[in-house]
Amino acid sequence: MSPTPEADPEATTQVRRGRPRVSSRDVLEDAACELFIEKGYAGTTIDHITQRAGVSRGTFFNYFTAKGDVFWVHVDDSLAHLSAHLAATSPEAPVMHAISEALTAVAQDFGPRKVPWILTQYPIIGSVHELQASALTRLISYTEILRAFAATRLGPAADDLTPRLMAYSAISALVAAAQTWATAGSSRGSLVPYVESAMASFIRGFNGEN
Amino acid sequence: MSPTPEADPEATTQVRRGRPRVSSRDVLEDAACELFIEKGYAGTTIDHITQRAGVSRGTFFNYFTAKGDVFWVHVDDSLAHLSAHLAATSPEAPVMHAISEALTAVAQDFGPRKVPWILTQYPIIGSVHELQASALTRLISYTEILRAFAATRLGPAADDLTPRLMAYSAISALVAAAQTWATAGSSRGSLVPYVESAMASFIRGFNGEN
DNA sequence: TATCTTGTTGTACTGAATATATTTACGGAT
DNA sequence: ATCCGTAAATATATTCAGTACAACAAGATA
Repeated sequence: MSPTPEADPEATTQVRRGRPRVSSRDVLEDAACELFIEKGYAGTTIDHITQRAGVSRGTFFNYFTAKGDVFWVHVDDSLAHLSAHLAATSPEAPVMHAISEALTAVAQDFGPRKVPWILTQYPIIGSVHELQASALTRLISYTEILRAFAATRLGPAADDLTPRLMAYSAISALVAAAQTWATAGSSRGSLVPYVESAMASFIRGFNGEN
Repeated sequence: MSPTPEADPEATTQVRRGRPRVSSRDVLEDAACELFIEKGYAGTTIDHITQRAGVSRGTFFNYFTAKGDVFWVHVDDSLAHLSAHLAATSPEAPVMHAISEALTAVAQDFGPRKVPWILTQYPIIGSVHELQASALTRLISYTEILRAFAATRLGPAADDLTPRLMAYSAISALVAAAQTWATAGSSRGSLVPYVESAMASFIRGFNGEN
């Protein structure tokens, strides 16, 4: 599954017409992250980023739709895989197990070194307006995919609440796992066992004695 | 619980010094909601709101820290109750049951008529940047209260994941319930049974055959 | 060469949010 | 009545994210 040739507009080696790109998401991401470390997120303007990257301000918005998007490059990539994994699950498997497996598969993309920067800098999400917006965008994207999946699997007879509940809880588990994983420091391994653990205590329910 | 005299800086009848308020959150909220209906959220500027309310632009930011806050007045009020309800639960009750009861109690504040406007207009959250930010602010506030509660209840021996998981799942249930409730239209009664149902299928777990 | 396609640039603009100094309106004390 | 402290309201200026659009640059194609 690793080297799947994607429909990614950047990665394709198909014949490109028109003026060749002089920049890329990666270039801008690198420049931005450098500056975020140096001057903080709020202290870094888009002008700073594009100046460091050596392009004009407008170019930034050719690659990102908002300043906060820089943090979510890898997450957005993984999001593209989610639908594929869901579609690949066997139709007989219980919904939550299918979801759990798909999320686990997605978690494979994140190794011990490949921590989304945003998770290690998590506290700033709570204080910076634009980051909150960008974060919720991703939450909604993820949950909507899962909710639609659950809704179709459960069929039209199901109520409105259950698919929502399944989707939201699964994302809860994913986020909780990711945060715990990120704060684990250098001792963290893959994200996968964290997600598996979270999803398990979930499917099992909180009936326990805690 | 209805007419609890709060520590609300507006509702207090304690002797006020200095220039008396000429506006209020409610006045601005009303003006804003009128305009949102007339011209849509994005089509309404803060200048419009304050002009209709008959105050200056700066006054808006005396009552709200951001444009999107207008939608969350009641939600923020209810948030103040949450901590109180949590503290009032018996220390022997299982954590998730305590949380469930507290959230149910908070849900009492929302009758069939008192639907946060934001929920009936939900689709726009997904498309308007500032609203996403304001929404996640509330999510974080709620979850952080629950997480801290769960963490102290479970004691220092507990891991990092479990309190997060409990808090996030509970909020998942609350949000899923609130959305289903809001979309139920005129047939909706109180929010409470929705929350109870959601929290139940949660504590029970998703082990079922779905 | 002419044309089409696509990336990049420059310019102008809207509007949210911040900062700050100033003014207004009240209660309380002298 | 007059001053004083407090808090609300106002006026003004600035920063910066995000949008819109026209013009230009650089390649492929024919």
